[in-house]
Amino acid sequence: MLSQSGKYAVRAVLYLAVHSDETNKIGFKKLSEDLGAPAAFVAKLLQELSRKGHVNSSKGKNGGFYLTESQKHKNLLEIIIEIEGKDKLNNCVLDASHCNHKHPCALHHIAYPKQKEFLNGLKEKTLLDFASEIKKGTSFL
Amino acid sequence: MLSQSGKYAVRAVLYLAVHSDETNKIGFKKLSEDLGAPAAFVAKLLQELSRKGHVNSSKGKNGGFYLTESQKHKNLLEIIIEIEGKDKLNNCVLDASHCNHKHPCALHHIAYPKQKEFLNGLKEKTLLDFASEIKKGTSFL
DNA sequence: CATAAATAGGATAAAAATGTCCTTTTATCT
DNA sequence: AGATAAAAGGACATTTTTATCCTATTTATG
Repeated sequence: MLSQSGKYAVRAVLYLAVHSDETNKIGFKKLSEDLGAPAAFVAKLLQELSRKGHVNSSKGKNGGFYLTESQKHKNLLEIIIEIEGKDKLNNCVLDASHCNHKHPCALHHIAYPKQKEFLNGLKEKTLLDFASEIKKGTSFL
Repeated sequence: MLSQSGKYAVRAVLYLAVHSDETNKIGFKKLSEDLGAPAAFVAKLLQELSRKGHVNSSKGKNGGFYLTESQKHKNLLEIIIEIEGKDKLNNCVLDASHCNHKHPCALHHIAYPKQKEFLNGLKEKTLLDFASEIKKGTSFL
């Protein structure tokens, strides 16, 4: 479902949702170490998300990555789409040609609803929602 | 969710469930052409499934791949597991360490149930079930 | 202004997944 | 027995994904 990049990206962004704000910037080294993820690789992902406006960054001393309040109010799906690409996420499980509700592939009825529900779940919660669960300790990264 | 190999494997096996039996063997060339899949690559997958006993094959003139009745009564999940590996299928969406129901990753509650339901859907239907839908024309490959 | 600390970005490496080609083996048919 | 047609399998090629390294740029601070 999610590529390795997608997984790192989600965890990195949620990490920032939990630990960062305008006055608490976080370097990619600390972040990636805490996540147990390859630092340079995660740095690239954060750069990309920064270019696309999902994450903020500032260079120079005391710089780092962080999320603004408005960024924390976005949903996770947007970030995942940025990394994975919209197509790939909505694709037919079998890559059958022209698979859709009217012309369903053999697994469509089994797979598509679940896939959709998962994506909707990601769309319905903000980064803050996830962050507060993590802070409460009811889920983790 | 499924790798390209997994997708080809599912489609190939269902193709055999629809079109083959002990007296109607099918060559990998025809099969892969009908599916629009790379012939040599699909051949490898069929060989693997044949070694593992999910598919039958016979060499020599008039040989080919086919499913026995008992093979057609198995469920799709077994075949997918063979190709994808059990681990990968049950893995945490985020690859978070030790993610489970008691110690859930941030996406566990959103992702895991859907994932499980999908896999159960695959387990509950036999290849024959899928094949008959395809024959009826209510789904396709 | 110099220095240090941070991200940005380019180039490259390594690994994994996907795909192709060619030879060997096996079975069937004439 | 020989010809033919099929899968089996090994080797290799290509592409994509993942990962690392090095330099440039930016910024705060002493």
